[in-house]
Amino acid sequence: MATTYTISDLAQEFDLTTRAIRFYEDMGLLQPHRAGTGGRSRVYSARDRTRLKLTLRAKRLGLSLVEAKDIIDSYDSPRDTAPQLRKFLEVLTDHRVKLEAQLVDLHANLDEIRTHEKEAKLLLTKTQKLNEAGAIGKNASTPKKAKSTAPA
Amino acid sequence: MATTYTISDLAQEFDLTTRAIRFYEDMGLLQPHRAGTGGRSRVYSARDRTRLKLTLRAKRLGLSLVEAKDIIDSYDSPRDTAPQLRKFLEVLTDHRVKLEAQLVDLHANLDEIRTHEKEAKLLLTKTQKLNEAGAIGKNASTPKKAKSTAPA
DNA sequence: TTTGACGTTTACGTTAACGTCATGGGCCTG
DNA sequence: CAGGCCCATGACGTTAACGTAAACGTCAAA
Repeated sequence: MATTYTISDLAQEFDLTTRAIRFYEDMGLLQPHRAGTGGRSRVYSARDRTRLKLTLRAKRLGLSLVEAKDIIDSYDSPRDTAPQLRKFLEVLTDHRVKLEAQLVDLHANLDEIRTHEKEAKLLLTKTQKLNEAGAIGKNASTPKKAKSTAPA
Repeated sequence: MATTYTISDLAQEFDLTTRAIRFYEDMGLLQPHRAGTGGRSRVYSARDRTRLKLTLRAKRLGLSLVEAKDIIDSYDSPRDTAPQLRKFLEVLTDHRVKLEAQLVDLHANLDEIRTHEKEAKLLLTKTQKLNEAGAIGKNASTPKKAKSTAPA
């Protein structure tokens, strides 16, 4: 009944090697069951798949596997008592603060790039205009807005 | 006249070791001038400082030093001709796409965390209420909103 | 003049995150 | 039953990004 996955299923879906997936298991990120003769083959549950997905997203955000494991583990750790809840909240808040700082960096970077892009596009259309105009002797006085194709 | 920096100036400002800064130089990220007897000591310009700052931001976003160098180099590369401009634009756009994807990941992650935080906070105040109420026998029927201190 | 405090080069060490064999068993198909 | 194909378990190799240590020059203060 419960949907399961082989190691190559996951490898295909997430574009990983089986080696990487086994490595994540060694790191404690995944805990597949075993099946087959002598319980050799790994069998991954939906929970494993979710944890893998979360791991990869964390990686894309620059986290190490250990950091990823810390957070993901906290997600399905016991939270029955108040101290456990407080600890959980602490982990979450710390991580959120980091992410928010990263968000600032990201926007700064994006702003920078967009500025450069605009400038470069402007320059490019300008030089193209000059070339179209017939090389030498023409000057475009006030090129307020220059958009060649697709007027937005 | 031009403001310059020693290696330990930069190390202090950005909380790095001098070893790391020299390493960045080996990677081609920085190109300090030399001074002192026999031109031994490194002298960093404002441009070096800016490149270092950009490098560190890129690192925080998960880029490798090589990737960082690619982009930062493109920032102050010659952009006089149309092909150069097009190449520049290509690099910028590629990078922007990556950053935008990262932005999506980041928001997904933040949403997730905030959800968990709210839930955990709710649970926490609930258990605290129960404890305050005198342990056993009391049940809180409809705790719509529970905020103990600071009523927003 | 000696003693730090800083700077330099050279070189080997380390950690993370896998890649890359080599080797062997299980299972299905022709 | 031989040949593929998938899976598993070592075990060693690799790359990035520095850390760490040795061994030496230098410049100002004591």
